[in-house]
Amino acid sequence: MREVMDILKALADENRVRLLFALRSGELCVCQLIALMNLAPSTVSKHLSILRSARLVDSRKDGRWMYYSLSKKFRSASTGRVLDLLFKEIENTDQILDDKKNLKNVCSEDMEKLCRRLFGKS
Amino acid sequence: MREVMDILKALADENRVRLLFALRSGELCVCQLIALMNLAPSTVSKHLSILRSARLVDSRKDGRWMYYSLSKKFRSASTGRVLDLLFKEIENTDQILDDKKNLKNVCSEDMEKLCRRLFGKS
DNA sequence: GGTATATTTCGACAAATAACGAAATAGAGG
DNA sequence: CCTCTATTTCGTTATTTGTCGAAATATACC
Repeated sequence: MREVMDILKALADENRVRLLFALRSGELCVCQLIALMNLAPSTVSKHLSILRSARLVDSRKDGRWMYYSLSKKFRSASTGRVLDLLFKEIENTDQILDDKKNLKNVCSEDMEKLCRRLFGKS
Repeated sequence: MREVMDILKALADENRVRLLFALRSGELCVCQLIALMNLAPSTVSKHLSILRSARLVDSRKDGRWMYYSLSKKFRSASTGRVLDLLFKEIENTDQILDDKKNLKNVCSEDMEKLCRRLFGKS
């Protein structure tokens, strides 16, 4: 029950649902997710931590880059199906459509340049 | 998205998940749910209100008795399927097994007597 | 009408959670 | 080693949410 509740609680925040949906299209770097969400880096990091604890996402590090993706192996068989149903429900909502557009731009930008824009000192 | 988030938030509390699972076996009166949950009547009422707002439960009044049941018509097609998957995941967990036992006792008790026991002045 | 009763709403409080900036950590490059 | 940089953790604050008891509401009965 604890594990199921961890998942349900992880899904109870709109920003985290948006993160999951963004990862549906494939692995993304934290900086890309930060750019998409327009939240403080620490906030995005915290949200991703909750998703990781609930085993909804996996992460890998490549140098200074931290990549996140939807889990390949969910904690329970039903989780993938619940996520599919959820994504189906929200894929044509305004917020998600907006995210899709922004994500396309974010992904077309060079990551070094993106980070300079996000974290640069100027 | 608002509606989907209402549902996800409604599911993010363990007591509310337990209430939904209890209603799976059929319509129940608030007093029976109060007896099951061992929470203040006002708390159970508040939880049920959230579930009703999310269109996860329906209610009907019969005199002084207020009955709740799982919705016949969810807001979206996926909701029923998500609930089924959820129930499947938790049906053999300790808390739910305990609830099932307690619910059997609660339902076998005369409701007038139950209320006297719960709300009686003595 | 008055009294009793099942339930909901209200108000208050405690606990949990989302958000931020600062500090810490980890990795890269010279 | 030092400096730079991507990310996470920490500490703080604001907001939201769960819980309770009291008050209000709705229904039944005399």
